[in-house]
Parts: sequence; C-alpha cells; structure tokens
Amino acid sequence: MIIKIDEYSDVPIYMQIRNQIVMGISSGELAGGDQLPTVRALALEIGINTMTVSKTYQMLKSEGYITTDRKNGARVRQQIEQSKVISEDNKRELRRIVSEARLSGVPKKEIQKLIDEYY
Amino acid sequence: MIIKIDEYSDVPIYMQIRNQIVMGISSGELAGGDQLPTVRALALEIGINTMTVSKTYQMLKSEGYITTDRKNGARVRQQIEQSKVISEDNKRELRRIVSEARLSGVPKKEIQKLIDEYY
Amino acid sequence: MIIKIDEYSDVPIYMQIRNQIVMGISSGELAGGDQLPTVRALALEIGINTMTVSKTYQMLKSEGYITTDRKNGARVRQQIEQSKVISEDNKRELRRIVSEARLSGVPKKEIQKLIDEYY
Amino acid sequence: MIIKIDEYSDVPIYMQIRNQIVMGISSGELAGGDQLPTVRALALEIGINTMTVSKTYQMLKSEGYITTDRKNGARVRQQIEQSKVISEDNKRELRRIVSEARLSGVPKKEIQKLIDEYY
DNA sequence: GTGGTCTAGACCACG
DNA sequence: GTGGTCTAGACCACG
Repeated sequence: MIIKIDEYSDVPIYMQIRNQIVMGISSGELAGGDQLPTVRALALEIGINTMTVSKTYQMLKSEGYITTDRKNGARVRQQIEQSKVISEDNKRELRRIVSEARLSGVPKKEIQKLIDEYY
Repeated sequence: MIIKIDEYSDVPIYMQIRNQIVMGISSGELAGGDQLPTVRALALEIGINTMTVSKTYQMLKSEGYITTDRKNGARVRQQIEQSKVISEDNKRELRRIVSEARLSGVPKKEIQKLIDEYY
Repeated sequence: MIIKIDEYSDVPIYMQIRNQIVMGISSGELAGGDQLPTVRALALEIGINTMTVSKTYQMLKSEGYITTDRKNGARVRQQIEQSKVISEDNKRELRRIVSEARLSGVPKKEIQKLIDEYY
Repeated sequence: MIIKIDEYSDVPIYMQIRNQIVMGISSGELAGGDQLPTVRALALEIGINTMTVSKTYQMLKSEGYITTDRKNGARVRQQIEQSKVISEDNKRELRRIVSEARLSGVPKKEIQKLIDEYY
C-alpha cells in the first residue's frame, strides 16, 4: 500500500498517514492480519521523522485498528471492534460538509453518489 | 441563533463559530440579509476575545458567505456564489468518515439517512 | 452621470464615489464647468449619509478636480492642474497589479490592451 | 530580500509585506521553494508583532503563493495556480490609475513603458 | 457604534 | 524551533 503525503495540506502528517491506513483497511486493501511496514521503513519510504510514524501507529492501536508488539511488529487487527455508530465528531463534520455542499449548489443526489462510491 | 463553543474540541474557536454560522445559513435559520451580532456582542456572549470573532467574520467574508461594513455590521449575503462542486478537502473528509463508519459496522443506509437529514 | 456603490467592496464609499467622478472626468462624461449634484441630492440618490458625499467633494476639491462655493455648488474644474507624473502610490499599485497579473499567467499584451481601453 | 514598511502609509502593514513578497516572487527575487524568514525572525527584523507577520503568511498561503508548515516554515510555492485573468478589483484599480494618470497629463506611452518595466 | 488593525505576551501541537 | 491560536487591551477610519 502506497502512502501519499500532501505537503500543502493542513492535516498533520501523522493524521494523513493514519487516515490512509484506515481507508486502506476499509477498502480491503489491507486485510486483517496484514503486516504493516516497520516504523523505520515507513518513515524512510515517506521521507519523514520516525516519531511521526510512531505517533500514527500508537493512534491506530489505541483506536483498535491495529496491534503492535515487539515480535510481530504492527499488524491489522483480525477483529475490529464495531461500535455500530458514527462518532459525534464525525457526525458534526458530516453535517458541516453537507451544509457547505448544499450552499455551493451541489444536489443531494451527488453527495449520496459519493457515499456509494466511498462505502 | 445560538453559538455553542466546545472548549475541549481540537477545532479552533474561530472555526467552530464559522462552522455553526455556515450550518445556520444552510439550514435557513440565517437568511440572506440577516444581521449577525456585532463582533463585540458575539465575543461578549460567548465569552471570548473580539479578535477571535473578527477572525471568524473575515473568514466568512472571504468565503463569500457574509458581508461586513462599518455601517451595517455583518450580514448574511443575499447571493452566495455557488461553485457547484464539493471541495477536494471535503471529499477527502467525506471519504475518511465513510471509511470509519463502515469499519464501525454502520450500514450505508444509515449514512444516507444522515445526509438526508442534514441536507 | 450615474454613481454605483458596490456594497461588498472594501473600498470606502466616499472613495468609490470619488473614483467614479475622477473616471467620469477622465472619460469626458464630465466636462470642465459641469455642475455636480448637491451633496444632499447625491446622498439621497445613492441612499447614503450626506457626510460621506461631503467628504468626497472635499477630497476632489483638495485634489484640484473640482471647485466648490456656496453660490455655484460643486463644478468640475476648467483647468485641472497637470503634474505630468504618476504618483508614487499609483506606481506602487501599478507594480503590484502587474506582478499579480504576471503570476496569474496573464500575458503582458493583455495588460497593455486594458491600458489602451481605459486611457 | 529586504522588506520595507512605510509606517505612514494607509496600506496595513500585513498587506505591505504581502505585496512586497508577491512582487518579489513575480520578479524572480524569490524563487519556487525558497524559504521565507520565520514569523519571528521577520517580525523582529521589521520591528513589528509576530501576529502581523503571521497574518501576512496566512494570507499568502490562502492565496496560493506560499506554503507553511511546522517543519519547513514558510516557502514559496513551486507551482502557483494560474487563474489566467486579472481580478475585477485589480481591473478597477487599473482603470482608476489610468484615469488619474491621463488627467495628470501623463501620455499613454509612459504607462505602457511602466508596464513593460514592471512585468 | 462598527469592523479593521496592531501590540505584547502566552501556550500549544507538530515534527 | 516552527507556525497557529488566543487573550486583553488599544487606537483608527468610516459613516
């Protein structure tokens, strides 16, 4: 899986990596049990600080998306805990995005189409 | 319209206000031509600095949502420019949210329902 | 001559009126000796404060574009003093505009064409 | 690159800095990828507040002229988006300047020569 | 009275 | 060390 950093983005690098890995898991590109690159390897590949990658992995771990241990490194979790709900933060973000899209004259159907595409 | 600040949020205060006003315009709670509170009044009401509110208003102005002048204060714009597209940033955010929702076991229908509700 | 105020502009109203009158004189729409509306009449027509129009007329007078007296009201000057030079402020503005246009990929010819059109 | 502030100017300080940087980029004095001074360094150099410089950088960023991040500081963007058009505001300004120059007895050729020089 | 600008100073997240 | 955010307070031009 290829991680791409947008240097112009306001989203912190560690969050960009985190998001791409989460999307990778969601899309199936990363399956349960799959090994992630070591912190060192990924940092080298992207050309960033190891601390940044480390922060990403710790976040993914605390969110329950991956497991890490010294022996096996980082792996995608086999059974990701399913809360069955959208977090309040994400709901708020969703509402903001829908509002902005609506004010920009984007029809509801087009947003629904994007949901279809991304899901 | 009541503005509520979450002081524990990672979203900067000026952005929280901005988002709520945008959502207020989108929902129709704020109509074109409606007067917004003065910078000082809103700052006092929320209990924050006037500079922070000023930053919000300037952002909303530069985005084309409101107008500001010394005579009329801040008002919702009558004709908001419609780009007809969802910004790349918002698309990326949408994709992230959908991915997370999917991994949490939220069915697609439920997201669609939220879109319906927010639009 | 019709004066149009752009309520969305950052340019102060008194300056917008001033600019339009100067451009009117330059284009010949307003000739030397032509009577300008009274402060009161113009203020009423545009729907603004008389003080604002008054400020405009005082500025135009001090710049040597018009004359004002109680008997004849405001009139375009017959002989406008010609400095034969572009003011330093206008040079700086011109340089800024040219720089921005250049960075936007506007060819020099197009700017020259605009000069032709406006002169 | 040396930034010079005219403290008697009506142009706000943050805008004066912004203009000079834009002109520096246009003239080639500042090339794509070039590092700008840090917010603190520039503030100290000019003898103004860091907030004012920060405002400048955020403006330049939102206009697409520079990028800022915590690692690299502020840098001139490699690829500046080209709208290929002169903004309405700049056209209006240009028209005003041409009108004033014309009334001052400045021949059209001299304005054209300035455009040549600045472009 | 209004928004716009600026200061001096502080704290924070990111890397 | 960097830019980003925020405060408390001040002054200003515009209208």
